[in-house]
Amino acid sequence: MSNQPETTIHDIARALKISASTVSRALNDNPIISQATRNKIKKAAEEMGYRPNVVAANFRTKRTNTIGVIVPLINRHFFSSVISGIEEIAYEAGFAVTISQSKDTFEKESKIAHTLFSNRVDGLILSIAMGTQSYDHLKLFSKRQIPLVFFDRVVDEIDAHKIVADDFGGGYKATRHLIEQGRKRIAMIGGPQNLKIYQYRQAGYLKALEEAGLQADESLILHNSLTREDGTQAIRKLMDAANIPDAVFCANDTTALSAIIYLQEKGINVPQDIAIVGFSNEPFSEVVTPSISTVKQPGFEMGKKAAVLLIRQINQKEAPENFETITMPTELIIRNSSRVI
Amino acid sequence: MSNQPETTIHDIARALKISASTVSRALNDNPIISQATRNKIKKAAEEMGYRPNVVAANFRTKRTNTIGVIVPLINRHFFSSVISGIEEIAYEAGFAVTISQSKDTFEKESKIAHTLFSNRVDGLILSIAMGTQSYDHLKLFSKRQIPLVFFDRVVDEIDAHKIVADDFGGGYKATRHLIEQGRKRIAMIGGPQNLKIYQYRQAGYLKALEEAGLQADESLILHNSLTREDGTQAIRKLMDAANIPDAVFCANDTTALSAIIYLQEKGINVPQDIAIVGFSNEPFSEVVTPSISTVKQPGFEMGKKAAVLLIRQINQKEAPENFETITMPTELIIRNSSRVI
DNA sequence: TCGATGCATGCAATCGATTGCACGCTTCGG
DNA sequence: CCGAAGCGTGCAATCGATTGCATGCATCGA
Repeated sequence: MSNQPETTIHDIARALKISASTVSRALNDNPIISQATRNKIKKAAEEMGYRPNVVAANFRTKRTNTIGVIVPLINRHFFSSVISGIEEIAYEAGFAVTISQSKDTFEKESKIAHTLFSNRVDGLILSIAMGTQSYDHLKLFSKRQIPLVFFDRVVDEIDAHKIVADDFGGGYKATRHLIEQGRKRIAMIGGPQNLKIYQYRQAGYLKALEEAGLQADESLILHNSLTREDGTQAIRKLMDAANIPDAVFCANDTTALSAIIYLQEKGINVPQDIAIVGFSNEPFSEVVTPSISTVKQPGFEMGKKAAVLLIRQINQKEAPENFETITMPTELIIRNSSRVI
Repeated sequence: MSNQPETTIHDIARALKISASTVSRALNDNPIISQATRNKIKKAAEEMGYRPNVVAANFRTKRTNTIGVIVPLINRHFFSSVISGIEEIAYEAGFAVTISQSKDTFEKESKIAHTLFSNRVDGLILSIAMGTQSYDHLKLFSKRQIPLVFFDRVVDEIDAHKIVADDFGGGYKATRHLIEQGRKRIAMIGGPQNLKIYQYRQAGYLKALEEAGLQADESLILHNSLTREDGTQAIRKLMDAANIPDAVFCANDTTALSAIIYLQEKGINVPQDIAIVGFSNEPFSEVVTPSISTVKQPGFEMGKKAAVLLIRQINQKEAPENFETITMPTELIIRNSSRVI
């Protein structure tokens, strides 16, 4: 159990009485080294328990084969799905993935970005924090030509590939579904408007109303941070007003849940009296009573897509001519919170 | 946007007409350098946009300030909570965290372990895959004195700190609670018995029965992989038997949910007719109807604890005399699926 | 006034792998 | 028989930061 010294290519070279360069080339399967020599070297490496010092190689080659990922919270179903997708692609392509959470604060996000930069990650995938308004920490990357891919919460000010879910379409489909159920006064519990995903969800909602010839009513549109408590407050406010809604489209499932629980406590029937649709297809949405109609975002696929784009960019070195914004389809899942049987 | 060359300590040294060693020391706040010089250097570094090349430093110092984490699946609430805890502590201590998922296969786990090793992570935290039976890939680490901490699914054969939840106590408390509710025929839907966590949950169940003078009934104890379908099959089997139970303790919340849904479909009242207790406190367990009584495992705290122990070991270099197995308390959360009001 | 002391800084080696270029040997055509 | 060509290998520099040891300078007491 003693601390054995590392075996290096020099040790192998010495043992075989050849040069370290030959060993290095052989281990990298460089065809310039004869097959016989290559085999001999690999055998010796194996026997001597050689493990390449990747750090040394990274240092020399200026590549780390590592992708950095920053998400607001690891511990949230959508984000952990995205991470899972990233990890899957990255692993196949021989990249390690370093994951950090910004806890939705600008300070931490910025610090993490600097750390990842200093660690020379080959690329960065991120969804920005709610509080992030300045982007110097990201410009670092573009300045040094380090590929960057945004997902979900993207930033207009920076040129990069962006993977988003079709939030507009999701909001539209959800609202339209409510309209088709005969609802006329459809409220919306929306998210912070500095994040585009929430703008789009709301825009979809408004579009569906307009198409149906329904007047949008400012008093029915609320904004908050979409926590459990925010949702409860919002639904209370809606119900305390003069003219109560007959449906609520919530920008996430958490607030949809708050609404359902609050309404049930008040003895108001969901969906009979008020229909509810959420957003994100959180695992719980399927199993609560009533099950929550919601809009599914393909998190896993978004992660895969982001990783594919990033790795392609890393490998082709040149910055692409133009950056794409890829919109992944969202799917309305109709469940009992909005379906009157 | 041109690819600016990196600023190195040598550039700073040249600009200030001092040596690179002084720059290095100043930037590391080495008190041997006078305060005046330190300030001057830091100012210059700032102005020149200096970003340390951490890879070079890692190479030289043989430390990467990186912790590797291997979990079966990122995308599961318990594991993502643990990761979140690890990340929190690691971040504070200046460590990056590299996360990979084994997808519960030995092959991937082994490959990841080798990759992390070659990347010279300073330590490893892992929960082994269901399929892992051989441990050579982990012995690599112990041989090179690289600290290792297991959590949840631990390995007896390897000496290391281990963080586990009190599965025995959880099983015991859950069962005892059911007994206190007056239940006499308490079934158990258990998990794969090659994993110790499931052995312990069952042992706790048996212990509680025994203490209460209740005879354990083999026909009431089932084992499977605890998926949604497994749970449905299990509860069906229990209900189709001659002598049906009046309570079921499930080794996870997923099967508890299956049971509740199945029973509701059959018009059987939960908890009146049959009381249900699950395990893990999945987010959905609180919000389904009836809400599921369950045993909470402190995932986040387990992650924090694992990270603390690992980092301590990394910093003190010497392998500890003896390794601890830390059992984190589990907490019974009584909800409506088992509480007859 | 001189040597001792101590503080601040510089020199140079080092970590392990990679890689451009040079070199030596063999083979082959003219 | 000689030179060119080609193949396989080795030499040595390099990446950027760190660090043990040496050195220079100033201060101070005797």
